[in-house]
Amino acid sequence: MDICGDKCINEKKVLETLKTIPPVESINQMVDIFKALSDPTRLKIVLALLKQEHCVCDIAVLCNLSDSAISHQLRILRTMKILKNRREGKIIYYSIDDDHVVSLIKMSLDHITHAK
Amino acid sequence: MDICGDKCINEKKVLETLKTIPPVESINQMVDIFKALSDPTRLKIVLALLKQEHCVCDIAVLCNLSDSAISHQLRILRTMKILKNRREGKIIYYSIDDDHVVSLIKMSLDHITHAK
DNA sequence: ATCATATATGAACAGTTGTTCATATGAGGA
DNA sequence: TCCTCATATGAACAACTGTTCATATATGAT
Repeated sequence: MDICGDKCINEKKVLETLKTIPPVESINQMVDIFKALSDPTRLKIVLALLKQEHCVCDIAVLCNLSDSAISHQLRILRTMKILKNRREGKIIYYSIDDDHVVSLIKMSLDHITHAK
Repeated sequence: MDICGDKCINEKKVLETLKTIPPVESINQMVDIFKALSDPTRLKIVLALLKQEHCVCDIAVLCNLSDSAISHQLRILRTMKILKNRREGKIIYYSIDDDHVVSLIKMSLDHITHAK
């Protein structure tokens, strides 16, 4: 039957589903992407850079946060290769370096605006 | 010029970008979705339910975690309306209730498998 | 060189998160 | 009714996260 068996597991169903679940490494990679976007500051940074590149201090103004706080978050996003940067004198410009993340963000924006 | 001005901000660029950034509430909604998917246990649960509905104890087996831990995570996903449940006697079956989240997950899976 | 400015970094701290453990609820069977 | 099983819940705790503050680095200007 479909009811959890002996030890409260339906072995057949569990094994069936188990086959379809991606390997741990894949799950962790997905988690890392979602985690990067699951902080309002980081998401706002990426949303801002969707429009155009910006220097650190401009991003700080856009996010209403200290340069330092922004710098920490930029490092996270850069380490994940979601952002890249270029130097122009003293100033460092950040921009988006990952199209996949852009599509994820656009899709999630679509979803919340065209509520189901 | 394009270099950060007086107080290290390029006002024109900042205002330009500011116009394109979604309102705080939208950003928070997006963050909530991404946050829901940014834990390996929760993501694995949703990935499993992509295949078929499962009872709590089966999900616990699939995730190698205690019934209690799973129950806590299921509550989070149910509260967010990502999952729904139905009772059949003593057993409660969980399944997916949010197509948007499904598309986000599928898209992120695509991205990590077809690496850029 | 010296100084000011833009960005980066490390330590510290508060707030949050996920799991465990103990216990509660709620349904079916004896 | 009493017991068992499936699930839910609250408290506690360790681990993690994001910001601040102080300080460091690096570039350009004087």
